[in-house]
Amino acid sequence: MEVRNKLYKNQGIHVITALFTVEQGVTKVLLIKRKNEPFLGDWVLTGGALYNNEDLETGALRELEEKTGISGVEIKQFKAFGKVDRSPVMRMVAVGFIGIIDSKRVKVLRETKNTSNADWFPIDKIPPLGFDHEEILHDALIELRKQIVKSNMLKNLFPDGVTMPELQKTYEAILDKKFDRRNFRKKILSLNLIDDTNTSDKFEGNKPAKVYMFKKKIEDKDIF
Amino acid sequence: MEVRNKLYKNQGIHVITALFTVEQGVTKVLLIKRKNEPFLGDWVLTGGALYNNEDLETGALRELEEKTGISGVEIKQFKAFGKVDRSPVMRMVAVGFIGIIDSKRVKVLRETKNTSNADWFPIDKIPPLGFDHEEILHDALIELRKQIVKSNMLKNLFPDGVTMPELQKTYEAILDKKFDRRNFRKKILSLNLIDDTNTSDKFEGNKPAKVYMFKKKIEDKDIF
DNA sequence: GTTGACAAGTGTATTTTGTACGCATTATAA
DNA sequence: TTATAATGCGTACAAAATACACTTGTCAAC
Repeated sequence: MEVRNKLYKNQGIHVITALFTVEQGVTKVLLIKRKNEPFLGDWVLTGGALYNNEDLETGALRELEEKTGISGVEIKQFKAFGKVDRSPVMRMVAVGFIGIIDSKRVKVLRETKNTSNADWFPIDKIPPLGFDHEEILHDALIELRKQIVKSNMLKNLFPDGVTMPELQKTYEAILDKKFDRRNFRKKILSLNLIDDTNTSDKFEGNKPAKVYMFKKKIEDKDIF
Repeated sequence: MEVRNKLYKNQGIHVITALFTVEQGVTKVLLIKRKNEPFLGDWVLTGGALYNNEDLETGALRELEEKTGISGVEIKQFKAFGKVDRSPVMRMVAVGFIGIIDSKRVKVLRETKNTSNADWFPIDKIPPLGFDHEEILHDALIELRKQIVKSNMLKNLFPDGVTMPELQKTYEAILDKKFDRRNFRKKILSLNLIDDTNTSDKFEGNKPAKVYMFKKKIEDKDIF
C-alpha cells in the first residue's frame, strides 16, 4: 500500500488565467515576469498554486489580484492541463481560465513580491513562456474566440455600452477577420447578445452611433 | 513560509469518466458501486486518483480499465471540478472526461478490488451518487450533446458503420428530441460527419438502409 | 448658412439554408 | 401477386445568410 500510495503523493493544483484585452484593434494578453525558480526571468500567464480553502475560480482570481493588482474580473474555466512534466518541481495540474477586460480601467502593478514587469502583450508578439503556458495561451485564445459569439463575455470589455463600429473592430481583432458593416450588424443582433439602449449616443467626428449594452443573461441556443 | 505552505499541502487529482452508451433508444451511463470509504456503497462514475507518472487522459483510461475492465475507449476532457469540499478525505480536484461506446462490444467486470456491481444506468434513472458526481454527470451529458453534433465522437458507438434510421434513433435518444426522417438525413449530411459507403447495406425486415461511416477527421467550422 | 466629406443607420435583391410534406423504391409476408 | 412497412429521394415554401445601394447626421471649409 505504501508503494502504491507513492504513485499519487505530492500533487498540486495550479490555477492559471489568460486575461485578454483589446486596444486599438489589437488583441493583447497579460503576462508577468517571474522572480523565482523555476523559470526565473521567464514570462508566464497569471497564476499560481490553489489554496485548500478556496474554489478553483476563487483561487484564480486571488492569484490574478496578488500578481497584478487586478480585481473584479469575470473569468471562465475552459480546460485542465496535466502533462506529467509540465512543472519541474512537482506534479502539478493546471486549471485554465480566460477573461477579458478593458485595460484602461485597471492599473496593472508592475512589481509584486513574486513577479515583476506585468504587461499586456499583443497575441502575435508573445515571448517564449515558462511552464506549458504557450499551450495554455493557445487553447485560451481558441476558447475566447468561441465565447465571444455565444456568450456575453465581452460585456466585461464594454461595461458602459458599445457602438456597432467599436464592436465590429473588436470582433475583427479577436477573430482576425474582416466583416461587412451592414451584415455584421444583422449578424450580431441575431445572436441576441446585446440590447439597444435607444437613449444615448457616442461620437468621434461624424454621425453619432447608437449605444448597445451586453445582456446580463444569455439564453443558450438549441443544439441541432 | 511554513504557514503559507500549509495552504496548499495535501492536494490531489481525480480523473473521472462519464462513459455513455445507447441501447434501444435509451442513453445510459456506466456507474460503479464503491467498496471503500468514503461513500462506501454509493454509486459513482468511473474514476480515481491520478498517478504521478501518467497524463490526465492516461489516468482516466487506466481507472476505467481497472474498475470496469473496459479498454480501448476514446475519451474527451471537458471540465475540472474543484469545490473545496467535494471530497471529504482531502483536497481533490477532479478532471472530467466523457466517452461513448457500444455496450455490446465490451464486457463490464462486475467485481474488482475496489468496486462491485458496475452497470449501465439510463440517464433518467440515476441513483444518488457519491462525491460531486451528480454535478459531473450533469455537465458531462451537456458536453456529450454538444459533441455529437460537431465531432465524430459517435464513431466509437458505430465503429463498423451506421444506417440513417439507427443514427436518428441515437440522436433522438441523446438529445431527447424527435426529428423528421427526411430532414434529419439532410441535416446530418450537411454536418459532414459521415461518409456514404455506397457499397454495403444492412436490413431488418424491410427496405435495406445504406451504411455510413463516421469520418476519421472532422474539419472544424468557422466561428461567426 | 450652404456644401462636401465621412461615417453612421436603414433597406433590398439574390442566394443559401431550413422546414414541411409527397412520392417512389425495396424488402417481407400473406 | 399484392399488401405492408420502412427507406431513399424530391419539391414547395419559409427563413436566414450574403452582396450591395441608399439615406442620415455631424464636422469643417467656404
